[in-house]
Parts: sequence; C-alpha cells; structure tokens
Amino acid sequence: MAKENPSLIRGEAEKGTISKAARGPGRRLHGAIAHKLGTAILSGQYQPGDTLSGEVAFAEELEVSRSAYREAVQVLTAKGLVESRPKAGTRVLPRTRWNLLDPDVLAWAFAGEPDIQFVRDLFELRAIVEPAAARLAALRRDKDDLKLMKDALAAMRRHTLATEAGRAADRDFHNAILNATRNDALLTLTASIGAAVNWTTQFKQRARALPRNPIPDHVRVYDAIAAGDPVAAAEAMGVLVDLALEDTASAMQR
Amino acid sequence: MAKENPSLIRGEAEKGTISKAARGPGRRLHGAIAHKLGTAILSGQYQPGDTLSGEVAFAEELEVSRSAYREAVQVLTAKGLVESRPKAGTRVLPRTRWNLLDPDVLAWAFAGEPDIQFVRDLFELRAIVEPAAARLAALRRDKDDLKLMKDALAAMRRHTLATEAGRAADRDFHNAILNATRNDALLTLTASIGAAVNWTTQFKQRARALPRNPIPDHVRVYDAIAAGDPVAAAEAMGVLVDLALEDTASAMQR
DNA sequence: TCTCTCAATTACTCCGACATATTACAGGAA
DNA sequence: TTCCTGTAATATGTCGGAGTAATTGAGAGA
Repeated sequence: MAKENPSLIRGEAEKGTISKAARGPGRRLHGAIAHKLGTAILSGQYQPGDTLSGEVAFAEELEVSRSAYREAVQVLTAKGLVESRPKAGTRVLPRTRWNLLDPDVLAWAFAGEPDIQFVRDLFELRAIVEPAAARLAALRRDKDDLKLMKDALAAMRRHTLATEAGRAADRDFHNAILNATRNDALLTLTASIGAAVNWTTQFKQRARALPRNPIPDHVRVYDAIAAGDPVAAAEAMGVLVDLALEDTASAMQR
Repeated sequence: MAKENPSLIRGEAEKGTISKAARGPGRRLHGAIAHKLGTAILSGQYQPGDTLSGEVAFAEELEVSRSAYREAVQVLTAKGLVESRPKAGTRVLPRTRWNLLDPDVLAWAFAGEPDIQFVRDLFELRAIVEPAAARLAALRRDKDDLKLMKDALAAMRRHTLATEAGRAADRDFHNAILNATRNDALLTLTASIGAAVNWTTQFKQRARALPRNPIPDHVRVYDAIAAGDPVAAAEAMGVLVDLALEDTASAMQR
C-alpha cells in the first residue's frame, strides 16, 4: 500500500526534499541527508524493525542522487542505526545496537525534544564518570593543568554562564580536568556526554534564569584537585553533577 | 592494460589491493576498504595530519571504484578518523577527534598489536563504570534479571573460560548485569568496552593457561546483587576488574 | 607589504548500467 | 501434509564517467 512515508511526503509540501539553499554552505549534501534520517530515527519517526523504502524510491523522494543517499546510509550504518542487505532493504536496528555515545547520534537525539529517560541515563553516567575523572585528575595533574583550570575558572567568573563565553569557559574547565586524567578513553567519552549535557542548557535557560551561582562548587573541585586530594575532588564533583541534574530535571518537567 | 602501480608503495606489489576472495562472503567491499583504512590509521601507518592520496589515485591503487572508496571514507568520517574537504584532500584527524569507544574503531585498534597505554586506559574506564553498574543493578534488578545471571553463571561453570561457549556465558553474565541497570547509555558503553576487553583474552591465552578460577569472584558479585547490597556489589565487581587487569597486564608485558 | 582577484585542483554530485546476493515462491519427494 | 530443493525475482552492491562546486594558493595590483 503506502509506498511512501506520509510524514515525509504529505506533511508540508517541500518538507521532504532537501533544498540546496537550506543546508548551510560547507555542509555536504550527504551530511544533510544523514542528519535528516538520523533525527527521523532518533525521534522515533522510524522505529526499530521498520524497513526504509528502496534506494531508488527514497532518493527520488528526497530529490537527490542514489550516490548521495547511499553515502548517507553508510554513515547511519557506521553508527549502528540501520543495516542494509541485498533484497531485504535497509532496516532500522534495535536500539541496543545504536552507538548512543557517538557525538552525532547524541546531537540528533537532542535535535528534537529529547527523551527524558535518556537524559536521566546520560546524567547518571556522567555522575559515575566525572567524579572518578576528578579523582584521577587530583592524582595526576601537573602545574600546567592547574593553570588551565584556574584560567577557565577566572573566565567563568568574568562572564557568567548566561553568556556564550562563560559556557565556553565552563567547557574548558571540565576539559582541563579530563586532560589531567591522562586517559584518552575517558576524554572522548566525557567530551561526548559533556556536549550532550550542554544541549540541555537551552532547556534550563528556557525555563528560567539560572537560580544558583555555580562558581563556588567549581572552586571546591579545583581546590581539591590542586591539593591532590582524590576523595575530596570526587565528592565535590559529585555535588556539581547532582546539582546540574537537579536543575535540568526541574526545567524539563514543565 | 592499465598501468601497473609504478612506485607508490615499497614492499609487496599486490599488498595494496583488496582481493575479492580475501573478503569473506556477506562482507561488502566498502566495508573491507573501511576496515583496511581503519586498521592502517589505528596502527599509526597513517598519522594525524597526514593527507591521503586523492580519490582517483587511491581507488585505482586499491583497484576498486571511486564509489566504493568514497563510501568507505564516509564510514571513517562518521567515526571521526578523517575529514575531507575539496581542494585539501582527506586528512587524518588528531587523535582527540577519534571516537575511540566506537565498536568498529575498537576492533580496528585491536586488529594489530594494541597500544598498551590504550589498553590500560580502557581497563581504567572499565574499573570506573562496571562497579557503578553493579551498584545500580543491585538496586534495580528484578527476578528475571537474577535468573539470567544465574543461568549464565551455571553455563560458565559447565564450560570453562577456555571454550567459546564459556566466554559467551561470561559476556551474558555481564550483559545481564548491565540490563538490570535500566540505563541504555551505560549499556552501549560497557558493551563496547567489554567486547574490546575480550579481544585481550587472546593475549591472556597466548601467554599461558588461565591461572585462576574466576567463578568465585563472579559468584560474589551475583550474591551481592541478589541480596540487593549495592556497596558489596560494587566492591566485588571492582575486585573482578582489578584481577582481570592484572592478568592481562602481566600477559602483555612479555 | 598587503589585499584582492583568478585559476587550478580536489572533493562532491549526478547518472545509467551491470553484478551479486538474498529472499520468496513453486515444485517435487518423503 | 510437511519438508526440502532449486529457481527466479528484486533490491542492494559495484562500476565508470561526466559535470559541478568550493577551497586554496599564486599572481597581479595597490
């Protein structure tokens, strides 16, 4: 019967196509297609087990060549979202196969209204990893690491978290801690999570002005790391993450 | 007919090509290319900042079409290994941009002789995450979860870790714990790490027969989770990971 | 010395054809 | 009927070429 997906075709007239003007300059076409399909899958528009229309049909629907469509599908395949087999078509894989920690997948997940349960999962993971990272940083940091943290902290004070510069300083602070752990795996993991968590900043600010001054909490973390006290560093970071979760959760519930 | 590769690479002449017989059935050609390039990058054969030869040149070198080569590059791009820009070519990105926790990237990293430091990083991350997972599992498990763990444990007893069935049971046991945490992010993360860690099993067995009976340690974890004791569960799992690290480290040092 | 323009190089996109693998169905044997 | 086997249909996979767009680097001009 319906050989075409209604939500893609019928909704708005031109919504299904990818206008060449819509994608910013520098963004490749297949990247835009992958983004479109990725967000569609992450938002549940296509559900696990669903099989996409054939390559030719879908490429015509989007008004792009088969090559561009295929390259986009390869990206999704690389991230574990779909699987393509001859004669069977390309199907959406079960959620357990998705690389949920891939930066792009996270970005797609937060492109629309993110699943609250998933946000809670991410914060839970962050609450596990970041205190441990602070603990390792307290043991392994050198003077350069401390200087980077101190500078970031000062920048956070100057600008507040309400400004982009302030949020950048916040990211710098956390990145400095991660660098001090000397652990690449930890670095890539928390970089992804941190970026995703920063997407939720928009929800916080949408809800209300930031209620609390985050500087003292950050200073406590810095002091513990500078003192080389792993237990205190982990604890202080735990407080930081818990408060962030609290803020975000209350902001999303409205 | 077509000019043979004149002087591009020292070493074997045909080494650069991907023989159609070499790749197993069911494996696509672009997948094989991605694997080849991925392992080459992970092994340091191409280093960050290096720029690959142009599409046409490289595709001819490998004796594949540009389509297949391009789709392979899209996969690598999706995993953050390379970046392609017109006129500039495709360059290998700095290591900090790589998605080191991607299952494929991990597999490529362990295809050759893995970097010892990276293995230590992974075990460190595992030592952080798995005890926390056990703690959550102790709080949230239900009867079905416990049954799965018990069955896996029994299977581990029947077959030993020397057999493939035994190792599968080991994975089932850990997966059952992860499922009990009800946290998808945690699940995908530790699934990746666990798989990578299992690659190191070959190193252990290459070194010597398994010296220690791992069953009692697993039983302790199970008992704590079954009793709903989060602290004991985390501690028992910590012991398990530490011992695994010890074994692997001593095996890799030879 | 600096800025601006232009051209060359490279990836990007499109097209049309053929090859291959896998599924599904039909037919035959137990 | 039930199960197995062979065959055909179909969608993905692979191929080669042509044309477009964009970035960079060099050269001209101020």
